[in-house]
Parts: sequence; structure tokens; C-alpha cells
Amino acid sequence: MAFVLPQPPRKGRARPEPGTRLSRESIVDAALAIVDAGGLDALSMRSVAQALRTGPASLYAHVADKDELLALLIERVAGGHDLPDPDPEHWQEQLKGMVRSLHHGLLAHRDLARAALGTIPLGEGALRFRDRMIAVMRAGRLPDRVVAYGCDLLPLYAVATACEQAAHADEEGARFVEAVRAYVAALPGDRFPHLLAVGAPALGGAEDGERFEFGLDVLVSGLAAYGPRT
Amino acid sequence: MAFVLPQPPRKGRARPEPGTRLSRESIVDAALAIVDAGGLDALSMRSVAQALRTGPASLYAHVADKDELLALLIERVAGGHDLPDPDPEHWQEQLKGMVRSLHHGLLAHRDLARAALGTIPLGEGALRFRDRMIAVMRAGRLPDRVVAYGCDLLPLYAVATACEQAAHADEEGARFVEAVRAYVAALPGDRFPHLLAVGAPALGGAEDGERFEFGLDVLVSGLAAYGPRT
DNA sequence: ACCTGAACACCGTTCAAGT
DNA sequence: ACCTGAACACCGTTCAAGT
Repeated sequence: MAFVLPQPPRKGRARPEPGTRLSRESIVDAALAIVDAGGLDALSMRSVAQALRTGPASLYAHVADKDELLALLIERVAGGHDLPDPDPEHWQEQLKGMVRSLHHGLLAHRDLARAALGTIPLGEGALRFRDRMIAVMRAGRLPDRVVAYGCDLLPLYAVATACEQAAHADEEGARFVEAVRAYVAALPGDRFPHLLAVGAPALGGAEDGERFEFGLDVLVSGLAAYGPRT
Repeated sequence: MAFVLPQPPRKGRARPEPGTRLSRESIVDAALAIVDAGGLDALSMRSVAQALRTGPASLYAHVADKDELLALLIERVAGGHDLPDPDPEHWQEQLKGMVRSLHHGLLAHRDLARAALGTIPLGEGALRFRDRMIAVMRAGRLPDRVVAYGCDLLPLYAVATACEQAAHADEEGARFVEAVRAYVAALPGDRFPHLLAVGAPALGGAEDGERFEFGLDVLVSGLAAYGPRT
């Protein structure tokens, strides 16, 4: 895990010559396409370079290292969300909408969320998103301390659940989840009575949507409990 | 990300001959020591082999692949927690205690939590932990559906926060967090008014303990809201 | 300034061969 | 059954050299 502060935006000509195919943007484009196609494990400096028909060394003229490239990918998906106008009447639903948007935005790129986990995105888009999330919570008249923690907690939830769901989303993951179900069902009932009693949903996997919404509800109503009583 | 079902425990001699240094256990020991010393990135089949004074190929007689080794590491730390006797009077505090135990147990091994994220640990110890966590929530008379989701949600929180904190725990991470603080403080106030108003704690980093406890409180009281009113 | 080939120091895993 | 050396197909990154 390494860390990258955003680089100040480059001056740059408005448009690269048609012959030139390398730029920060084109590199990020290519990288995202690779992640979309094969997941984060398929992403390497070499695979990106190959997609751009160069050698890996060429990338280093535009990008400091792989960590910076990952940060740029996260930044790309952290921007591009619709941001609600804070409405004191509907702040909880608005807040949920933002968390959903982040979550699904990540899931749209396979297991890219894994690269977002220890990260603190600081680009334009990510900061705007965060600023707005805070605004929505303030519209709900939550105390500053709660807002400050909440705007970490909610994205953490969005990212962590995206990681988990992505891990079980591909074919191999689905097979594993199925095997888990069978394994648990065959467990000796006298040794794990509560696990068996609560049943299948007690061990990860399907019903991801429902599970995600449940956690989201717990979190947002838990935060709301710190606000003025309605 | 790959998945590993637990192997049935080996018969195994009680004790390897003194000359023999390879076994599942000794491999896990060595791997854990490497993670403790240098973090997850320092762990490779080769580094483990070197610590055991063999070549990497020798490990494959005892461990299917690196993913299985990681699963064994997770299993090792998922076991070895003190489990409370479910007490209907104190179930919320007991639940918190279990989440704290998991969280700190992971953090004791640097960024090992990163390997636990998409994972569903299925070993003896992990299942006992999960069974007990369910028992505690049932002692609180939460509905089955809430229990089933809750016993995923709470470990997810323990693991995700451990990932995050570990990422900022080493020297490089601390430096980065410091840089973030400065960067945010210098942000144009008219563009990110809410972010600036809420201030420093609104962007990751220090006060990790307080932050963790806050989220834990939100989650557990959020779950408790589904139970009988007290 | 940007791009390149070649090289360095690593990976995980396999496989034929040894004991 | 367990262990080994050597090899295969990869990594990220650097660096001198080209344009």
C-alpha cells in the first residue's frame, strides 16, 4: 500500500497529436478497460502498455508508478456521481442514495474497490462528493463530530461491501459460495447450534442487494439517532 | 482472489522429527512472523521458504498454493479469541467486545486484514466465533433476519477498519495522513465549505480508536433498534 | 519532453528427479 | 511421501540511449 497526493492538473495542449497515443487520460482509459475485462489482478503496467502498443517503460513518463495509476482509477470512478441538493426533509434517503451510488459505481468495475480500501481520495471529484455528503448530513442537523465520523464510515461501508460482493461475483466466487452453503448445511448441529438455526443467510453470498440495504439502513438510522428527535 | 475450503485436519505424527522442519504449522508460523515483521507485501512463498531454509517448491507438499496459506493465516487469528457466555442483560457490550477482539486481533498482524476481506473463514475457530456471535445477538432477542445480516456486518466492519488503520499505521502511512491534513487545510474554502467547516477529523487518519468505537456504537445500537424495546 | 529496449530483482507455480 | 533444483511465465521499475 502506498499513497499518492493528487498532482496539480497539467497545462497540456488541448489535444494530443493523432499519432501520439500516450497521455494520463489514455493510460487511465486503458487501465480501466483492463480492469473491466479481467479484474484488478489482470491490471499490470505491462498489460496497460500492451493495450497501448508500447513497452511498460513508456508509461512512467506520465504516471509515477502503479500506485498512482490505481489512485487515478479510483479518482475516475469517485467523480461522475450525481450529487443531490441537500434537503432537510429527505436527508436520510439522500445519504443512502450517495452511498448506493458509490457502491454501484465501484462494482461496475469488478473488484476495483479493493484498490480503494486503505485510500483517501483527494481529487476534485472525490472531494466534491465528500463535501456534499457532509452537507446532506448537516441538513439533517447531525452534530459535527457525528458528521465527521459519518463521512468516513459510509464510504468505508460502500467500499468494503463492494470488495466483498465483487469477490463472490465471478464464476469462481459463485462456485465457492455454493460450496460454502453445502459445507455449512452439513455441519454438526450440536457443535454450531446457533449458526445452523439462523440458517443459510448467516454465511455470506447471495442476497447481496438485500444485505447491502440492511447494513445501509442500520448505519443511516444509527447516525440519525444522534440527530434531533423527529 | 481465490477461495479455499478447509482441509480436513491431518492425522499427522504428534511431533515432527527434529530434523524435519516443514509442516503446515511451521509454514503458517513462519508466514505469520514474516507478516508481523514486514507486512503482507513481504509475504511470498519464496520469503517463507527462505525463512524455513528451503526452496519455494518444498512448500507445495503441505500447502496447495498461496491462497490456501493466506486462508490458514486468517484461520489462525480468527481462532484464539475469548468468547463470552451470552448474557441477555449485557448482550450489546458483549457483542462490541467480540468485534473489538476481532479488530485488534487482526491489527496485531499489520495489514493481514487485507487478506481477510473477500474471504469467508470456515475453520473450526472461525465458525465457533461466528456461532457465538449469533448466540449473543439471539440473547438480545433480535429477529433471525437481523442476526443473520448482523453476523456478516459486524465482522465486515472489524476487518475493513483494520485494513484502513493498518494502511495508515506504518511510517509511510502516517506521513501520508499528515500530508493529507495539510492539503485539506489549504483547500479553497469557497469550493468545499462543508468539508472545511467540519474540519480535520473529516478526513481519515488519527483518532483511530475513537473513530472505531463510534462506528461500532452506530452499528450495535442500529442493530439493537430491531430488537424488543427496552 | 517523450519514448524505447534491455536489464534487474523479484513473483507463483510446475515438473522431473531424487530420497 | 516428502523434498529439491531448475525452469517457465510472469511482475514493477530503472536506466542509458535515442528522437
